[in-house]
Amino acid sequence: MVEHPQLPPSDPVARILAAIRAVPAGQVAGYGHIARRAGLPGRARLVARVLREHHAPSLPWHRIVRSDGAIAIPRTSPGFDEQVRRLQREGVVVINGRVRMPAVDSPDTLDAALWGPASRR
DNA sequence: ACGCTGACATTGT
DNA sequence: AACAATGCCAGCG
Repeated sequence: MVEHPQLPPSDPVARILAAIRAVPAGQVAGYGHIARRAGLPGRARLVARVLREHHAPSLPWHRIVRSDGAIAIPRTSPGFDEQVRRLQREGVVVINGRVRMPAVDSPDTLDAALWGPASRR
């Protein structure tokens, strides 16, 4: 078959999964962030659908939170506590269902700043 | 085809 | 911090 090695998968879902797996332990990323990193700007909801569907154990789903730092699933859901536990085990500070997001001072410095150490502010 | 719904984001109040 | 209005796009009835 005519495969193009070193070329990103054309399947949007595959790229989203790759982007999620790329989030290092101890850090969190927003849905829009993942979408943009997957080359799909504006498709945060697609990321959400992928996460709900692909609850594979190898997938660090717990590192994906809303852009305001809040856990995206309802508190009453069993997954909520699970996510909080996993995050805290990685050293992420979770307060009242919300994590400390890496505060970006300027909107221009997006990815580089966000992929940096999360133990800051 | 149409309208709702949803692990969302952004902007304005 | 919280809420509302829009924009967004894929599944479902």
